[in-house]
Amino acid sequence: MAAGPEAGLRADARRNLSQILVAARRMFAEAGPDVPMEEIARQAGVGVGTLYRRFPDREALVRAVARESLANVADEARRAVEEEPSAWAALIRLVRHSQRLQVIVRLTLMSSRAGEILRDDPETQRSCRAVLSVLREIVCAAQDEGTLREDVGAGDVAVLFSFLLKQPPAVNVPAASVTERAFALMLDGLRARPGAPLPGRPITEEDLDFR
Amino acid sequence: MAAGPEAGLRADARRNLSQILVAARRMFAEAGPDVPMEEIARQAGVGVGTLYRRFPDREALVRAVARESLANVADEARRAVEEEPSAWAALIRLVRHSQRLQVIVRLTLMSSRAGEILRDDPETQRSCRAVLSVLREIVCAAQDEGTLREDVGAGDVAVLFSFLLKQPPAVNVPAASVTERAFALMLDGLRARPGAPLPGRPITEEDLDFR
Amino acid sequence: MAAGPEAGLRADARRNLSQILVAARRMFAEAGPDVPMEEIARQAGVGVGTLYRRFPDREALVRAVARESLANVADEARRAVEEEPSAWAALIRLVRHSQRLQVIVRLTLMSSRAGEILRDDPETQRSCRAVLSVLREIVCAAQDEGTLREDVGAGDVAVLFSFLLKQPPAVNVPAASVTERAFALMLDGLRARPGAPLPGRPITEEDLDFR
Amino acid sequence: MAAGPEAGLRADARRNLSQILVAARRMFAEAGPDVPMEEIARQAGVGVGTLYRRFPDREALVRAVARESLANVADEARRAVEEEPSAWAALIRLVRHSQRLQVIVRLTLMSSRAGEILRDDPETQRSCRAVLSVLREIVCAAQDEGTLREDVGAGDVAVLFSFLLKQPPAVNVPAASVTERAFALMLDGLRARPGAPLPGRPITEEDLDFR
DNA sequence: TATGAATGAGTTTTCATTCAT
DNA sequence: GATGAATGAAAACTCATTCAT
Repeated sequence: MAAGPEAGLRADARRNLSQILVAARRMFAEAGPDVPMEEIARQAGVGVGTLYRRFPDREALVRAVARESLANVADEARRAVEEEPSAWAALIRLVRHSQRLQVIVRLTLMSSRAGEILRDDPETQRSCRAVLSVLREIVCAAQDEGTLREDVGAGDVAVLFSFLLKQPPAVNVPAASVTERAFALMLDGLRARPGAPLPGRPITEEDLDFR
Repeated sequence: MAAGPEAGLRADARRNLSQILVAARRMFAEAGPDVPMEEIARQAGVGVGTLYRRFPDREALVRAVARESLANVADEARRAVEEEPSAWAALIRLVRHSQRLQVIVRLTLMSSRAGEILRDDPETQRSCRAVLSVLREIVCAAQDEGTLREDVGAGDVAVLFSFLLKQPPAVNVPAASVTERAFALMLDGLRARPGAPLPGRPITEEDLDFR
Repeated sequence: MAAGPEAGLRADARRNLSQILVAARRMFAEAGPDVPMEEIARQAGVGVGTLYRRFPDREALVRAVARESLANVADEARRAVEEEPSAWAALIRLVRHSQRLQVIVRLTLMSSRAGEILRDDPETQRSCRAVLSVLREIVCAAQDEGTLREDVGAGDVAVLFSFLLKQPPAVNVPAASVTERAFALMLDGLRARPGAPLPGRPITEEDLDFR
Repeated sequence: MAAGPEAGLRADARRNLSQILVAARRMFAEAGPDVPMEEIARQAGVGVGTLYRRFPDREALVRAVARESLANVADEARRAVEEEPSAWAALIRLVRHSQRLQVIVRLTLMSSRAGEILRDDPETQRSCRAVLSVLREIVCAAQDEGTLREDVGAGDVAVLFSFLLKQPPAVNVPAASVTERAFALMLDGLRARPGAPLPGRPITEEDLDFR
């Protein structure tokens, strides 16, 4: 009975379910994890009742969005490893394409309650670990190929880019450009080059409780 | 003789006022700009009425906290320039000591409404420009002394560190250490060293609408 | 087919809506336009939430009550014209039966804010003009038939009776009798009879901004 | 010890007291009996504390304003009787000059609570009876001189003009003109002239509980 | 005595969640 | 199953009244 939650639903019910998730993802990203449930329902084109039939409360919806996004990210990470010519390239692609990851990062950032919800969800943790595990592969491979500095762990990389994925400040320059330059600066900081080592010890993927 | 808002208040009133600001600063940082006003009042040890007597609504309180914090940061920045032996050291000190800046960064980050409130406040803008102006001095001086890469502007630096000041992810390692390492990585990214230039053009302090 | 606001509501919802309006009309008349919304909801036998679902704020409720009352008065006025044998009789009937008009007169009288709300509502203005238009017909007809003095306009009549509709003083005599006698005195004042003309010029229905 | 309440006060205290009464009278007339106490205090140029020292609560202030106004009206009424050449002229003068009376009429009209306060105040009742007593004199004299119709009592006259003193509707014509014409119409209704008698029996001054 | 600061109860309004249709 | 109506608890804000200075 491992069948996904949408198994055995009528066609319209299944459609509703996915519309709700899409709407929730978008609204969470745009307006934070406190958007009125009615707003999400409206955007999804369903009544609140339907939303609540699928997700008993807001937490369940937050969890579902996070799970779905993380699964998506894990896939993307694996594909990046397979398809990119170098680990460094895979790392760049992973960060650059992780819009789903952004949703989660911002979700947990905009409300500490959302953070707790996800931290307490076993499945989210599992998916998270899966993503981090791929990240570690990439990190190790990049260090082996000599592009990534030796004194960082997967945890360091995750933390650094989690900052990048947060909401950028509002400026008069296209947001894309701002993020792109900050990204490049961070990459330069990660590059293997002579210089002073970082303070403390590398942060591994196991040091990350979550995220 | 701008005579701050607390001028001419009775001793106890002045104390309450400052307690309110302290409590608000803390609660905003901990729980975001939507913490119940009653909660802030309770933490400050006063009744809601007292809170509202001083700050007619939440926006006024948000503004007051931001103004106070920015003024503090501007002072700190100037002191850093004067007292540190190099521009690079001043930059490091500025970022490392800017806990007041964190409050604002997080405030504006956790609710887009808070961002708007501050963006629309002339005094906040002024203070903000003051801080950025000092930052530009530091940036130019650091480039002159050869420590900071040439292809960045004060805006780039501000953006990069504004990311750093956002809430760090919850991990099993002391938060200080996590932030410290991310900070070091960013600094390495900013250091003047041979390598590929950044995409686009430098972001100046004038490109920053605010923050 | 303007399809009133209650169209397409579930049976129970429609009932609630009308109970709310009834309760609001009564409470506004009894206690003025500032009665607690909860009180109105309680009288209507619904929760506050239901009240707010139908009327987003107090103003909306005030408007709704006024609109409904004015529409009712306009109907009554037209019926009076059709059914009464003389214009004079129609005038008497209109004033005597206009309990709905009382609601509005008192509403606007008891709080200047309520007055502004209604003055700013296009639909209220429209209905108001409709009523005044019928009144003008009656006034002209009554002057033609020689019962109403020639030196008054529809505005004068409206003003005079708007005073009458205001809250009468509390006395030891049945309120009906008090009002009845005051009404008779006003009618005698309006009757066509030899005597000195009124000061100034007739007030027309167009002179009345509203009410 | 019948000495008025302001006896034995320091000069400044006495001045404060009268300023408070002036401000209260004006604010009650302008904004109704629910104006914030602080607003009244501000207008009077004193702190709330001072206001509360003189008047333990809002009711006391309402009573004081009413008493003072009624006393003033009683004086004015007596003067009108003495100085005017005819009872009819005295009646006109009384109504036309009774701005103090307006305050009370509107006060009691804008909030049923204010009405109760005054109805329950013995001194207000006494002053009220005094005014009505003079009014009865005027009415009787006017009937004797043949200017006022015979089928009305002092109560009828008081009721009729109490309507007039209420807030007039907002119109595009100068308020003075509106009121003036309505007043003239009422006077014409009261004039001794052949015609049908009023329904019921005359309302005497004793029928008026108050006002 | 005067002042205005502090308090907290009362109101308005919003929204998560439940439930009748 | 879907819908949206109803509910009530929670949060913002106001103001009468009390009290410390």
